[in-house]
Amino acid sequence: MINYTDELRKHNLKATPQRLAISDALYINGHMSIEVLYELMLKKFNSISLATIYKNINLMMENSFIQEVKIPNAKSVYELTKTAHSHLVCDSCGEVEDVTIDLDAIIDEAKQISSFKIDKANLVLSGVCKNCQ
Amino acid sequence: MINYTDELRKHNLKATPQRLAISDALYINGHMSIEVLYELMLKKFNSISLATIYKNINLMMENSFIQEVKIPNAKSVYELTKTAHSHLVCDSCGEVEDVTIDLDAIIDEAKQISSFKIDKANLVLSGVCKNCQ
DNA sequence: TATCAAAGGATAAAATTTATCTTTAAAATA
DNA sequence: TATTTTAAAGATAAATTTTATCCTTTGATA
Ligand SMILES: [Mn+2]
Ligand SMILES: [Mn+2]
Ligand SMILES: [Zn+2]
Ligand SMILES: [Zn+2]
Repeated sequence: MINYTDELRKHNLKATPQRLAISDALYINGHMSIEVLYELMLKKFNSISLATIYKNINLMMENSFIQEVKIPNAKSVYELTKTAHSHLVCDSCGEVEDVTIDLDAIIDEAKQISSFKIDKANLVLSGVCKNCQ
Repeated sequence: MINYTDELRKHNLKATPQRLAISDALYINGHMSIEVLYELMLKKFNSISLATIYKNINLMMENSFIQEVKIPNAKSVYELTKTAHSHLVCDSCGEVEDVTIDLDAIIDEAKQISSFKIDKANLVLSGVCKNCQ
């Protein structure tokens, strides 16, 4: 169990018990929806407000401490910010997994065939995970 | 202005005036949010219900007549279903543009370094469009 | 330890999406 | 073409999701 006090402060976020617990939960579970995160936090803080979850998720996103992952046909999940990576989603069980793929070639190609100045790539691959196969 | 009567029927959707107008709007504008689509439809049908927009968007998605495009830090947009392609989004003005890039190599790579069976790839590239540069 | 801005909890309000019910109309059929 | 049937439209209520407000509590700083 990592202590996220310093990491939160680096992002200009006060290290409250609720935020430390959210950080831990994301560290342990990887990717979580608002709903699931709230359920989990309720076990630790029996009177935590859903508004606290939303306020923290929004603030943590603004300060780049966490990031949202939008998934086709499913609710968004959130994760601790880390080096750029793509995602694998299981259409059967909803499991979300990280996968690191170099997208530079793709980005270069897009730059050439479009007039955009591109700086970010967001890739979500859908399929069936090992367990569900 | 294309007539979408047959196309709608092929997808088991009755060709109502509202649906033909939605189809036209998507054909002309490419990608539209619920909100913008509703505003536009109100100009054509001064008493169209927002529920009609939602019901049609949902049904058209179920029948694969249209598809949702989830965009980072923005509301979803919808488009007529066409051959698989990726998207460019302008961080400045929100413009969404199609771009066709072959993702097979990427998918193969992901297959090798993961235990997933992958069948779809969803790529959204963010940057700045020509106009906003 | 005292101070203060920020965060938490409770809850209201707003925004978004879905459900229900009645009327209307598209499409199939006679 | 007229009739029949079934699905869709419109109106609106309800549910769900997200944000705002207000007061209390607490983390960070000195
Ligand atoms: Mn991830
Ligand atoms: Mn498109
Ligand atoms: Zn699975
Ligand atoms: Zn632009």
